[in-house]
Amino acid sequence: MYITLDLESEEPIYTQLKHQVIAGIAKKELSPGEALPSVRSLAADLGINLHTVNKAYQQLKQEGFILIHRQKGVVVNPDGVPKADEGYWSELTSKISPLIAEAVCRDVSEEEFQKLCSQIYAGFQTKE
Amino acid sequence: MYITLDLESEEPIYTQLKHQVIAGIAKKELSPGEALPSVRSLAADLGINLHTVNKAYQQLKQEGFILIHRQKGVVVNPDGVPKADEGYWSELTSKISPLIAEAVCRDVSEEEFQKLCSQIYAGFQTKE
DNA sequence: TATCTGTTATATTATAAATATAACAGATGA
DNA sequence: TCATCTGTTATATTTATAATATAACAGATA
Repeated sequence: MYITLDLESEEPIYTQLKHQVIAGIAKKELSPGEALPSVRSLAADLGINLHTVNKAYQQLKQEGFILIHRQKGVVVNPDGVPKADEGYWSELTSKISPLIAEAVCRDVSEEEFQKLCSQIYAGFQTKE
Repeated sequence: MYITLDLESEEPIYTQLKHQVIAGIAKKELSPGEALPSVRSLAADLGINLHTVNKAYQQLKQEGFILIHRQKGVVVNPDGVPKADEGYWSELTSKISPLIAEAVCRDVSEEEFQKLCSQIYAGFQTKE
């Protein structure tokens, strides 16, 4: 599981970390039960602060992607990520709606939009 | 064009403003050439600061949604919003990818995802 | 000339992001 | 037993962004 950061990006570091772990799970590069680096070692590897990693891990835990055992360490949720519930759908709608509004303004057809989503979907479901 | 703000939201006020103007254009509630309230009057109406409105307007101008005439005021771009270009597609991909990654983790099928997008698309394209 | 535009400048407050140390408690292995 | 590894908590500081508060300027208009 390689993690790369863009320190110039406007996207906060802890958010980049979260997204890459989630992408890793989606791509099956990370399996249920698989261990993740400790907050200290990952922070050292990436050259960032322990608390930045901890913030990302805490949120991933809160959202059900990982489990944190106080003395054992961090593992990908062995039971798998919790299925989509009402709260999830609601949040997803809030996040996608502005993107679709802009797409409509720019004359992007529903077919073109879905084609892009389909390509991204394929990129995650393919092994590797 | 009614604008409502959620001051409790984590989404910055200027971002909420931007999204609502873009949604208004997508829904045809705002037509090309139509005037928008001045920075001062909109700020007063919403009970927020002039600069917060100005920040939203400046970014909307930068992205081609509106034009600002120094003494005339603010209008929806009379030539329509610029079509999707390479930069747009690139940014859209960056924004959607994390959402699709999480969807895959939560066992949301591509069909379910596209169904949601389709519903949101319909909400914008329908006259209302 | 008073009033309306957007614009610019400066300063301040509040919050979030990131870092810097330090310490604690439980588990593990030498 | 002891050093070492875990996550966790606490405190403080720095940096950046968001939002506000005034103030002033320049051009257009009625």
